[in-house]
Amino acid sequence: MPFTIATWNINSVRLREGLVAKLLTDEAPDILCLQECKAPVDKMPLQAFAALGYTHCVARGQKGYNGVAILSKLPIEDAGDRDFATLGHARHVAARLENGVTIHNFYVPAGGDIPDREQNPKFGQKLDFLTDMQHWFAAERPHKAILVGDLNIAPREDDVWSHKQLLKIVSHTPIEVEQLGRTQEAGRFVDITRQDIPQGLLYSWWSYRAADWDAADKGRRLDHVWATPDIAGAAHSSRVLRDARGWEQPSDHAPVFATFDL
DNA sequence: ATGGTAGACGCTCTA
Repeated sequence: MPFTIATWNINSVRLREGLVAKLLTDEAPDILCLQECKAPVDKMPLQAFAALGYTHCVARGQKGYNGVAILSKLPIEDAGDRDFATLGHARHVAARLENGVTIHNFYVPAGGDIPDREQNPKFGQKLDFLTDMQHWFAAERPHKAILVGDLNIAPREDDVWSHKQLLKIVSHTPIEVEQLGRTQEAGRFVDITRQDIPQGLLYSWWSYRAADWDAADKGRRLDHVWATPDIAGAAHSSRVLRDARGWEQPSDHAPVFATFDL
């Protein structure tokens, strides 16, 4: 049975409850993974989403920052969470579908502004988070798994508006790109978005600080959909819903979609 | 080289 999954950094699920409802109504993915909910689970408006048919949910939250949720029209069971890099942050949660597919929803730390762990501990935490992911996936040997989320790294030259100008900008530095590659390899994950859209500039995030984000189009592909090789061949129809970046009072991220025929 | 915007929380941090 085919299902569509979407991932979206929502930047406050309470403030943007209406935008989530719009996405669920207009696009109707079977599963929506949210990051940066910025609320404890009991403050997330999950009843409103249940009323739209998303009656299944697993989530992890905290006051003010981080927070991840998996909303689903299909039955899911809670498959746990991990505190990567021991930050005590709600940045990961997993769910299992009845067909045995495990979904990992990640919010990787942004890493601050300076790409040097001596000058900027947050950058070190980002690298450590990825190293922990590598160790875990290397031990876990995931199968029938989908990993989505805001990984806060744009790995390819055509994942950013200017490769050259972003080489020293956190999210596109060589050390981060290398770390993300190692993380992908540790779980043998296939980049589903680029499997479907192999060529050309592709972004999922545009800064709030641009005067005209659409005209400037200085984006980055920070949001990803990966899958293990045993199900990667079932994936198709990947897309970024760029329109959502232009909605009223938007998130700075656009949702990324993929469909799996499983 | 700099500063620009946004959200939560509470007078500052994170992105």
